[in-house]
Formats: sequence, structure tokens, C-alpha cells
Amino acid sequence: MAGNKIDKNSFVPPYYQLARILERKILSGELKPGDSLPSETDLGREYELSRMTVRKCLNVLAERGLVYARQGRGTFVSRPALDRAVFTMEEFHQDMHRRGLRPEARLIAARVLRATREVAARLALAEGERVLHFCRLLLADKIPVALERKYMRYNRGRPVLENELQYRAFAEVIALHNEVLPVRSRMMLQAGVAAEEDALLLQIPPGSPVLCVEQVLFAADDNPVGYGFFVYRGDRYTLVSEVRPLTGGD
Amino acid sequence: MAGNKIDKNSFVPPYYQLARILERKILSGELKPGDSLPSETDLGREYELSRMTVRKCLNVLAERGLVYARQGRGTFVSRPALDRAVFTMEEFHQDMHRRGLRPEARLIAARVLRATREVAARLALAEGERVLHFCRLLLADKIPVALERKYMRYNRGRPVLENELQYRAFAEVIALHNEVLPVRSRMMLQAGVAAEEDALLLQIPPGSPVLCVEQVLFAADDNPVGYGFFVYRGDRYTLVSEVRPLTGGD
DNA sequence: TAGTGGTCTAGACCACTTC
DNA sequence: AAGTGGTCTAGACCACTAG
Repeated sequence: MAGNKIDKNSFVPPYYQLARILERKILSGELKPGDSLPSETDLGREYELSRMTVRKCLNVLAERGLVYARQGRGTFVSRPALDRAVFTMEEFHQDMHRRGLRPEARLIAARVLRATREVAARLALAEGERVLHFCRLLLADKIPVALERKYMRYNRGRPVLENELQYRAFAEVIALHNEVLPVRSRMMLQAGVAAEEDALLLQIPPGSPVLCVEQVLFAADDNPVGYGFFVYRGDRYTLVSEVRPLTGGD
Repeated sequence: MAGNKIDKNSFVPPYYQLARILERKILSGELKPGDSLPSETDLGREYELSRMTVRKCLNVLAERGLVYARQGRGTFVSRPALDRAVFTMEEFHQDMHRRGLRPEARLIAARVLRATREVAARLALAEGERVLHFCRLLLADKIPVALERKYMRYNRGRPVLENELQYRAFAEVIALHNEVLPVRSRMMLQAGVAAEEDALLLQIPPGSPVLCVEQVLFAADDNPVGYGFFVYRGDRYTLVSEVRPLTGGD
């Protein structure tokens, strides 16, 4: 009672054809949340595919959250988690490009200053130690969208070159200035309101809503080597989460 | 020059052991961004594994963004995308549980009203058509954290039962009331400030920062069947994105 | 004990890239 | 033409679950 067959002459690989067949059965309600799928062996028999091909197909569906597998028990249709969302925040330039806008960065400030308690805590330094700070304004089609403030250890042996700070990613700046390669990052997103100074740069009224993304970069030895945050204009920046069905015809 | 060997007697499967070996080489800088890895065949020879096992290992690394594969060319070490972040927003109850808080939901209102222009647009209805609306306050350890406002088509044939609205997920409510199973959702996150009414319920001053998450649910036929949003207190809700190295000893 | 998914092998052919 | 990753096969053994 397959109803659907695998076309081995199609350009769409069999594992993907089967994934679309099973996806359709799930989305149409023929297979309901909690139902078990036929075993991998049975699916292989039914669609005349090897077990490894069936597994590749089930992997695709599992990655998309449509099914889950339990060793020794079977593979089951997931309850659709529609109140779950995955928001991906890309690097600013790529992000704006994808949205069809022309990105731009302006260096607002770069200076050595003494670590406040907060900065010191994040960088595992003592309060008052010297840190290198820079601030960049990020624009899209000439309109300010976000502000970046970054802090890192200050390496006295190396001068601060403004044009190094202009366009490079924070991780690159750290690698250049402190000869430590950040390999891991931790980011925290929260809602905030624009401080007076930030509002001025972002050309919004003070108190306007902003998305605040804090960032800590770690080196391979797990020491924090960079701290900073992004402040995104609430009216110009939105994160979208969407799961689309498997694409592509044959 | 392997330096590391696969222990076939370990409980850690070979593909995972190899993934950790390669991850270490990447994080330590032995393999730098842009470098190509040995071919799958060569890795199989070097570590005495079949090609499929090597591929499974490379899949793990690729999923984590450490490497990427290009057909006909090879597999390469990624430039670490440290300004990229993935924020996962779970369903409220699970989320609070994971954070060690006791979640609770209170039904604030449930009524039939006429669709505003915005609601009508999102639900593909005409302005002024009847829609079913409900509002829930979400708490963690008795403290208000978020507010939920939802809108769906009004099915006259079916009464509105308050206890159906109390605890069920929005998708379930839609399935019950309109006999349509939502299968896909689109969510948008942005920063906002609390409106007066919302601020009162959330026990924060009007104008406080909030995270606003808009949600549209679609049925299998791609028609919108539910619209609504969450308003999260900015001081009580933070999203975290973190990539950790491969875990587990042998 | 039987059935399930998890892992692994040793081949094979294909599409794509590079020379 | 040679080398790469992408897919597929037909087996195998294991760990786990259930009756």
C-alpha cells in the first residue's frame, strides 16, 4: 500500500524522495504525532532501498524535528513544537546582504581605558586594569541599525591601528592585537532601552526599544579574551524563525 | 604522524573518537581556517576506519560548523563564525523547567471580537470578521514573565470552553476549536516597550523593555490558522547561544 | 527471544573539480 | 584522467526494549 514509489532515474536522490513521501504523510495527518513509523528494515523492503538509505532519509526528518528515534523501540512522529523557535543571528554584513541592504561600518571611537567592574569580570581581569575599547556604528543603506562596543586585553607591545579596527570582525582584531585566536563564543540576547549616548548615534529617541546582544569570546584554553555587545535598533532589526517543508521537485 | 589512535574497545564509537581528534586539531590551531582536511579515503587509511565511518564523523563536525565539504574539492576547516549566534526559544513550560523555575499560566481573558486590520491581515480574513481571542499570563515562581495574546478563526458551531484555554498550547486550542491541525509556524522576534495594559499585567512600569515574539501558525494547506504574540519581560527573560566542544570521555 | 535502532565494513558508481 | 565528496548496497554485530 505504498502509493508512492521511488524513481531511481530521478535526479532527486532516493533518500530525499522518501523523506518527502514521509513528510507528506506526516503533514497531511496520515501519520499522527506519537505514531510509530515502519521499522527501517520494513521501509527498506517497502521502497526497495537499503537500510542505510532509509536511515539517511530518517536523519533528514529527525534533523527537521518531524520524527525522533529511540533505540530498541522505533522511530516516532514528533508532536509539532510550534511554540519553539530557532532565531539565527548572522554576522552583520552577511545578514544585511541577505536582506538586500548595503551594509557599512563606521569606527566611532578607539581608546585604552580602565576596566569597569563589569568589563573586568567578563574578561577575568582586575577592576581598573587597562583594556582596549572600540565602538563601531553599523549601517544599512546609510541608516544606523546597530552599535557595537567591544573590550579586550590591552597589549602594550602593540600600537592601536585605527584602520585595523575599521572593518575587521572582533575575533580578528583580538587575534591581531593579542595573538590569541578566539575559538568559542557565548552570546546573550535581551531587550533593553537605548541609553542617551547610544540613542544619539543610532538616531533614535532615548528610551527607544533595542535588542541588546552581549558577547564573550573564549580562546582554546577557555579563557575569556573578548567582551562586548551589540545594540540593535528595535524598529530596524527583527529575527525570523521559520521551518519550511522539504523543497525541490523532480 | 597520527599521534592519536582509535580505541576500538572503547565505549565511545570510533566516529566520535575521530571527531574529537579532529576537533582538537582545529581548536588548537594545528588545522587552521581554510586548511583542507585529508580526503575521506586517506582519513580512513590513517585511522583504519571505513569511509562511511569517516563520513559520519565529518558530518558531526560539519553540523557543528567546524568544517564544510565541497564536492569534487575536499573538506575544509571553517572560519569560526563567532559573530553568529543561534538562539533557541523553547515552549514556555519546558523552558522554565530547564531554568529550574516553576512555570504557571493564568487565563486573563477569552472572548470573541472583531478582527482589527492587523489581525485580519495575518489570518487572511476580512477586517471586522469575528475572531476568538484569548490572553494568558505566564509566570515563573509566581513572578510574571510573559504575556500571550492569541487570535484564531471563530467557529460558531463550537462553544468557547475556558478550561480548554487554560493550559493548552495555542496549536492544540486551534485543533480543538477549528478542527484544523497547525503544522508549521513562523515567528518574529523584536524589541519593544511595554504598553500600559501589558505593563500592568506584567507588573513592570509602562515603557519598560520587552521582547516581543509574533507567531503565525499555518495548516497543511498553507493557510494561516492562528496569529498571536508573546511579550516577555526584558528583565526576566534572556536568550543564550553557546557552542560547546564535543563532550564525553572514554 | 525477537525486534528495534546504532554502528561499522568493503565494496560500488556517480557528479563535480582540477589539472 | 585523477582525485574529491555524494550516494547506495548488502551484508554484519551490537545495545537496547519489550513481551
